[in-house]
Amino acid sequence: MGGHGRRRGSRKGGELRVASVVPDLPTFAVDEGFRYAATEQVAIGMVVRVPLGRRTVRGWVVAVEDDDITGLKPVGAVSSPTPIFDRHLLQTLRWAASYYVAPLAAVLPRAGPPNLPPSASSPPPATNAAARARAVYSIVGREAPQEVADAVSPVLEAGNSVMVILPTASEVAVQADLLRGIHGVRVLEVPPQAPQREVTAVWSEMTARPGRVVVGTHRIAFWPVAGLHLAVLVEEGRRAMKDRQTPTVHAREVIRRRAGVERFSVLYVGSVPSTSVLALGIELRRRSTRAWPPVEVIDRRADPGGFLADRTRAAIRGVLAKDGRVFVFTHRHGYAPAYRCVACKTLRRCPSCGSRPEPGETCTRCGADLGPCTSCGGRRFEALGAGVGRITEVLRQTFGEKAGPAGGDTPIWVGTERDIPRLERISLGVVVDADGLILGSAYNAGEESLRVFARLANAIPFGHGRHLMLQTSMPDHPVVSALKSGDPVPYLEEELESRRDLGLPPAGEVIVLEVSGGSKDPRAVLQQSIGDSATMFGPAERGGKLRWLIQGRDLSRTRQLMRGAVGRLREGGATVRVDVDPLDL
DNA sequence: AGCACGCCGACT
DNA sequence: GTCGGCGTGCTC
Repeated sequence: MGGHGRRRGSRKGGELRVASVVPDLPTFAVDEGFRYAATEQVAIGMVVRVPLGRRTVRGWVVAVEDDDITGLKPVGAVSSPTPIFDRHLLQTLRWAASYYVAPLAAVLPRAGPPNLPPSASSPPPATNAAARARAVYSIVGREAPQEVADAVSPVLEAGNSVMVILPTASEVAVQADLLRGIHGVRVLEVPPQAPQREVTAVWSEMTARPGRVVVGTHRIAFWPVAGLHLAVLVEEGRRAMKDRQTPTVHAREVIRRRAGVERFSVLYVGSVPSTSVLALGIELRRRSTRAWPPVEVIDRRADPGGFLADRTRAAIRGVLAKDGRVFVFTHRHGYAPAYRCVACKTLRRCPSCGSRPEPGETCTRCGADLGPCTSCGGRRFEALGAGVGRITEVLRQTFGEKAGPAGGDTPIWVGTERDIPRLERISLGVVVDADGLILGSAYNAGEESLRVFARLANAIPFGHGRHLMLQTSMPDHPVVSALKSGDPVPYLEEELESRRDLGLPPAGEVIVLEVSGGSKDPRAVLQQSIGDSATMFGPAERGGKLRWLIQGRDLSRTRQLMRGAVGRLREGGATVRVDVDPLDL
């Protein structure tokens, strides 16, 4: 707070104060806020009730100034005298609304707790300017929680605060436990599944006093923190760092913006930085020569037939003989998602947009006809990889009842990415079909697969011959080479270069727009408003939804135009999802 | 989101 | 003639 509220002219008893209030309505039409006559106690960031039409709605105070109140209705009750944002944080909130093509009213409440904040017992905090605002990425493996703890301590000792954001609830719990062992009650944990009143209590404690470390998931990215000097993001490249519903806010981008405005430092921690981090030129710091334990590559070309190579089978037997546990990783439940030409073994791709299609004859991304194999003209395709069910079945042919789902009593666990956090006391990891993940349909499949395999390698204890075996038909693929070397950076730099050539994120911008229902024809509305401000692919139809892909070097003008189009479609009763910087296409 | 306004078909 | 369907647009 502070700094604003210069007085203009005379005032008597605060009657000349005008508050700009954004009503809690899901529409772009009120983004500018409405002006109301206010009393002296009304300040920026407060939650108030304001008359609107013939009812009263919740609203957020975005500005207060001394001005003529003639013709203005008065602000009603103050619902929360504790402000949930100051003008610095509001700057980031406004940026998010415009960047993610969302009404401001959809973004503002993210600064606050789930319930109304209780009245502050102490004065609202100022966001202190840090001495130096720096950004560093520390490439680490299993020692990430300790790396975070090492960075937190000096900031707390200086009486300032830290915000730590991790991808999932279980990682939040582990990190919070470690920090509590060192700093006790100064650690404020925000378990995402906690009751609203508990989360609200943490929020107000954190805003009231500096010298704390708040640990939570991306939902805390907009929270105001008293005396914030450092934000730590663990595994910023993971999907969980981004909201899936509109507005599809990414924690990394919010923290980056806030760091610039509020002047605090950012520490990124993880084993595989995103290409976005590389594109931003953030300083990379290595803690050791490898970011994950050694990976053994099994060349499937030399050993055809079946799901498991002889060497893999023998390694599993060896572990079972010593009463160890094996984790067999496969990339999807259910059906194999990738197809290749039976004749020439080329992966099937959409001839129009290059996406790897799902079963069917039309592309789910752009709607084009898939047609025959682009390389040899073949018309028959076979499934690549296999799901958990299929792999378990095959393993049982060799190992009988020893194979079962991850987390069960069997010595062989079969599972997917979602089982990685639960891996304990595993002696050997096996990736059945690395190619299915590496050659995924998304433009960033290679980067994503490297991240998953690195996480998997880090989840298996290191030493005593225990390791990860990775089966592939592409032992020279850059992702596989990176896995062997233990260093993700050369591959990521190469990947960033090719994204630049193709105009794909993070070098170019992509927005996905999904529309279902409504009385207006979305094709016409979009064509008319967005027109040729960007390249549009689509619509692809899927499950009654129309889906467009909007691509360009700079979509800032398109974003502006989209607000109108999205507003009009929603007025017509349509459900519209806007995904800015989608993580999977 | 409400709520009014306005333009059409149906009804005491 | 008036009631009410919902498509359209505004709310300081």
